[in-house]
Amino acid sequence: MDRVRLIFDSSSSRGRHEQRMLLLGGGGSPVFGGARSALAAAEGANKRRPFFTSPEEHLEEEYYYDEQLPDKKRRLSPEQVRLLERSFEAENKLEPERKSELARKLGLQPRQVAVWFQNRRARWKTKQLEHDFDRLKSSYGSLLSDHDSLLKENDRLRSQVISLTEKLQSRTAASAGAAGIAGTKSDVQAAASVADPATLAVQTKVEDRLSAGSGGSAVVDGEAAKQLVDSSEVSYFREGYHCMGPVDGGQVHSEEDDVSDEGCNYYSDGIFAAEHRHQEVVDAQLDWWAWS
DNA sequence: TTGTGTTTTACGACCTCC
DNA sequence: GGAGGTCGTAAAACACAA
Repeated sequence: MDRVRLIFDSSSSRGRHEQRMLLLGGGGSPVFGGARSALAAAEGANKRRPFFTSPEEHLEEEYYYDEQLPDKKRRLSPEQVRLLERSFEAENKLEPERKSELARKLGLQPRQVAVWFQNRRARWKTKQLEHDFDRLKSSYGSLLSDHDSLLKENDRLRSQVISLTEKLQSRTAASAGAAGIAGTKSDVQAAASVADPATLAVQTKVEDRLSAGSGGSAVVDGEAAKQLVDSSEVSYFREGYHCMGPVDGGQVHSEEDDVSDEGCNYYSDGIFAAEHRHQEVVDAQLDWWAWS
């Protein structure tokens, strides 16, 4: 029997539709021939064997062609795959010369080499995507934990600011009381300005931290905030957070100053409520001084 | 042995480049 | 318009648990 085997040739780029069978000579050179023994080949279809063994191997297989099912796929031999992998590592695109050269070396159709490279590139891309996904996932994880610890630190500092501000207010009230009960609101504020320098230093520090990076100082109350949110397509207000201007010597600017959220400090619900209560106490106190 | 999930080979459709 | 690329998919080959 001739040392030939059945393969498919669809090597012409657009001629893939019109598959035609080739008879491949034992040495690997393609020889045109008829669709030889397709039926006979079908009889041996249950036996598993690699489609393209190495040229040396298929020289040894006398019975090979009678067993082939023409439309069966066959895996490439490990040696063929090894060479293809080496070639792919060197360059993952295939120029026509290299394709022909590889095909000749491996005893494959150029079309098979091209298909192998296409599939190999697809596998490489999938691996690359998995790799990128893993990297992004771990990077996201560490960013998230950084973000959480920053939020905690932020809350801690804000609590500290509130507590220090309250202390300052009580000292201010004590100083004003010593100055005389008939003082006015501006007297109280003046008294505050001559408060204990150490206290003022602390106050200045925390105010600096609070207002760092903020250009304006606006309080947006619940209704104003709602209007702002409603009037813009995209809300920049984070749910559960409130915009407050920086604490300004116990004073908080009114919403008329600036209705944009530029310069806002965002406070969580708890901090916002505490600060809001605190501001009410301060205002009531000042009113009491003014009217009494 | 068989059922099932994964990998590999191959192709068609479509796109881009020259 | 041809050549060669990607993408999605079919089907054979293969691995492996039950």
